[in-house]
Amino acid sequence: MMSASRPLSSTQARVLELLSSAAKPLSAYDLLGMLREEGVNAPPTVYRALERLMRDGLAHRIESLNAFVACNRPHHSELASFAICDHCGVVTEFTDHDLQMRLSAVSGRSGFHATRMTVEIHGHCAKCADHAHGHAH
Amino acid sequence: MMSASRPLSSTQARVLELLSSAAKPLSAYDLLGMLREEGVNAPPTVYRALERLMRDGLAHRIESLNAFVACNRPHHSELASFAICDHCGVVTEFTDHDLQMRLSAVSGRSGFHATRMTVEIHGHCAKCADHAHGHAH
DNA sequence: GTCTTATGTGTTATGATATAACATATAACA
DNA sequence: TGTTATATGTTATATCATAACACATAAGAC
Repeated sequence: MMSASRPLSSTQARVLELLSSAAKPLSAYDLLGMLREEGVNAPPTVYRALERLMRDGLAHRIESLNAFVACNRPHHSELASFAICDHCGVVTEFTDHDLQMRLSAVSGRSGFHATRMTVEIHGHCAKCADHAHGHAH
Repeated sequence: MMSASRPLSSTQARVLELLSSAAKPLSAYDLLGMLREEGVNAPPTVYRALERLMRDGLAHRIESLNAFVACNRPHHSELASFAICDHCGVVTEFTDHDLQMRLSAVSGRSGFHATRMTVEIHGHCAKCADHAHGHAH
């Protein structure tokens, strides 16, 4: 059922490490900046590593930020959804089965066949909501 | 309740027309290309018009495509969700109240306060699903 | 009327994100 | 050993988006 796949290359593993240890999503160019000391000099290398990680369900792209995060439930294939704090930048991944069902059902009504879903919620996390009443920072 | 706002400028109206009559989402540069004949020469003008239209709920940005569509329910403020056919490119906007409730509830559990939600479903529309069994085109 | 404010546009330049195309290298395996 | 799949290097370029500043105009305050 689960297709075998090669182990990660060192670049791929490095990118995953960087994403995992970051407090916030990183852009491909953030990653490139961090990898230059290690001999990676060009965007394609980074994008290819990200592609691999995403294919394996080890990382996600946040579409509304053009940035990437490590998956917090590696190898689970549920719909990943994201709560993005526009104040502190922290992104929280969550999964909700009912939500996924409802999304499939609603879109499928018209005969649409879903292959990929993006759910991104912007706002303020609990911590930031306290001191962010209306003003944007 | 509904804040008054100026009428659209001619550029803004033109951008909205172009989006409305397009079969698919248009990028800012697609729009710019169409507007060059009409004297619009630079990206900022287009982005500004789009910004205004989005602020007024007359257009939406599709994050996963970096492109824009006219809103099909202007001035309604519900969560807009999108089904995007990766075969023919057609984007269908839909609204589902329960979905919105569930999203708010799930993200709000942890004290998160949502201000904006992005829901984009990629796949194949009914028409394309017929002749797209596995192959991507 | 004219001052002020908010809004929109023009213009130039640049920043930020992403991929095309082709060459080279290496591991797995028939 | 040849073949295939995968990863990387390298150069160049495509695509998407905004900064900064100047100028124009409409609406309301006075």
